[in-house]
Amino acid sequence: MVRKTKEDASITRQRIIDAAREVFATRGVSRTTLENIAAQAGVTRGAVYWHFANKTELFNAMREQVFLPLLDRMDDSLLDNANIDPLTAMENALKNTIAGLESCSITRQTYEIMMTKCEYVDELSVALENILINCQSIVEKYEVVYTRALKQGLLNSKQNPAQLAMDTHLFFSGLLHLWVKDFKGTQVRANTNAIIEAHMQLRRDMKKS
Amino acid sequence: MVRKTKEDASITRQRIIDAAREVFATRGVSRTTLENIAAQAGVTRGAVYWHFANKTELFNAMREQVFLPLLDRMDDSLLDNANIDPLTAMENALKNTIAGLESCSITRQTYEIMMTKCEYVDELSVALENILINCQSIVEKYEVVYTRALKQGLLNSKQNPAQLAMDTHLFFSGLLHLWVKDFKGTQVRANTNAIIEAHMQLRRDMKKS
DNA sequence: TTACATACAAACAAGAATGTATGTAAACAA
DNA sequence: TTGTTTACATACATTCTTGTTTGTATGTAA
Repeated sequence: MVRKTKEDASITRQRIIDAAREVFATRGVSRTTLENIAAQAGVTRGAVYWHFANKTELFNAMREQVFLPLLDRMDDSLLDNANIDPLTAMENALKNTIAGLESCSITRQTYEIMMTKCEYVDELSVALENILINCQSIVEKYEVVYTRALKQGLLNSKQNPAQLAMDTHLFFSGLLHLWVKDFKGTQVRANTNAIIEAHMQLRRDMKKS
Repeated sequence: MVRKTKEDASITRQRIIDAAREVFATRGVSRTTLENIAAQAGVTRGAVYWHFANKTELFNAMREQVFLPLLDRMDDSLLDNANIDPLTAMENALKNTIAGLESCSITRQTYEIMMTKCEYVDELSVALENILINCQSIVEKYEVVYTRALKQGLLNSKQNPAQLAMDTHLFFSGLLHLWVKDFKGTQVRANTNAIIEAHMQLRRDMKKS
């Protein structure tokens, strides 16, 4: 009955994380009991307590599994393609992020939990601080892209890259929120790409292209 | 000891709502017990249960007290001043909303609770649906303003008002979120007005003014 | 003045969730 | 092969919270 290989144990651990994400997404973090998670994972609370000290550590493990690799991919699609023009690269990066939400239920659920299914108090407020730090680095990356675009004469306005970067960040942050929250609605999900294109088009120099 | 005037009772009721907001903001909705709220209000749980059926009803009462009048004020500052140019009116409306957050702790706390201190599941998911409905009507109002601006030849780009409205809505939604979450940080709170001005400046026709 | 409703306080009962302690079978090392 | 550790399951004690019930003093209407 009892599995003991290290491999088996890590499988169990992952199943607990997956189960936590599922239950968090449906019942919210606070109302989720470790018994709920254990049942969803097909184990008992003993197994959960063996792998994680408490619900908070399990929550953090779940979160990091999605958000740590997310930043790296952002880097790739934003900065690493020097052959394409910067504004199009950014446009694609934004679109790809949304596409990732559509295609991957794990990412989708995690976003949903972080945005509408958890309360950032006490221990969980650390997660919010991390998010803010990530935001800052994202804005900096946007700024790099806009600086490139400026040097290439692709920008429409006289605004500096920092302002454009902040505006894009707030726009996309709002878009992510509305995308996640309006899961049933037709407000954004149907035409996310058009919204992103419109946002970028505001920045492009009309005289070119 | 026991107060009984209707006036006294309504005062008690309001004090319970105020207490709930305070405790919700510090402990989060889920971790807040009715005992916490009662203690903060200087009453016992008996009083809370007399005025509200449960925590959910109290939460909704707290929320509606701030958000119902908020929409009306948005109407006023956005649409009711036909003597000023539409884009400036919108810029002022956005700035005023932020100023309202800065000056009124009740509004600030309520936003904080709705954004980071509650979980939208079961009964509370109704609140999220309400928010989305409000969003839709806000976008429509933005569109009206941009349509006016277009007719007056104030707009820079060839984009239609609907696209501009959605872009502004997402921008401002992101701004509100970051403003609320980054309470300690210098990311946005210090220069919110400049961010708003930059956003609006992107839309203005450069050839004029 | 009486009678009833109001506006709470205080006590009670019950379940639910947590953390811990203990049990245990299999893996693994010696 | 045996001892030890791993990877859990099970049982237990405790605390917290909720909803309800009961008690009661005061306002209010007739």
